[in-house]
Amino acid sequence: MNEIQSFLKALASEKRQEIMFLFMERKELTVNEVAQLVEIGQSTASEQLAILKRANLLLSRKEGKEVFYAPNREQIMALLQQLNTCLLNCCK
Amino acid sequence: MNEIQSFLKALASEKRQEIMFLFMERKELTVNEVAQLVEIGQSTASEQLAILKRANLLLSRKEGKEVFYAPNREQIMALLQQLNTCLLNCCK
DNA sequence: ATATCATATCGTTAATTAGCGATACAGCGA
DNA sequence: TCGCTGTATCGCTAATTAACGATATGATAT
Repeated sequence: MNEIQSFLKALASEKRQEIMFLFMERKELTVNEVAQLVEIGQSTASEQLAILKRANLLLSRKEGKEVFYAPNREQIMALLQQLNTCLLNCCK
Repeated sequence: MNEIQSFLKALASEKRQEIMFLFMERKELTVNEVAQLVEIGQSTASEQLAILKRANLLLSRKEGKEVFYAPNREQIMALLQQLNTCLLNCCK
């Protein structure tokens, strides 16, 4: 699966969109924090965050026993750029 | 479901992406043409085109017994703009 | 070493979706 | 009118996905 496609698939889920929007308020979040904030189980949060990470929308760093997730700003901008190019191409 | 979300969901499918890319070559396509070009059944093509249309990615016009689909350029640009705004917001 | 806490992984279930063939509907020409 | 053609809709099946609880892993503190 190509970059753009996993980007789009990752963003196609309402829960994952909610998760992304959490980062408008907070720079970094742990798995448990995400789970509480969007009201899903811990394992589900872990899985959804993994999907967003695989799609290059999030980065993670481990600190002690916690894992902090944060938006991957550069990749997101790059992917948006790619998407723009793709779509504008098939529209002109 | 909001605009952005149906836009993203519509684009999350590989087949529907393929369909969108057909319009890089041809301005307009009928249901049967799409079905043949991306190698799916007629009913499937009709359904997938309906999804893209509902998400405002395509427009359609009826001419005789045929329906011609074409990209909805303005809406696509507007949606891209919205997506940019959303994502860049949660990244800065 | 053991307990504890945060996260990841596994197995399962329920819900959603893609795709198909069959059928219904609509527009046209004979 | 009756077929014929293109499209849309329906009913179904197979595949994918989200979500959960239970369990495994990994890090820290006692």
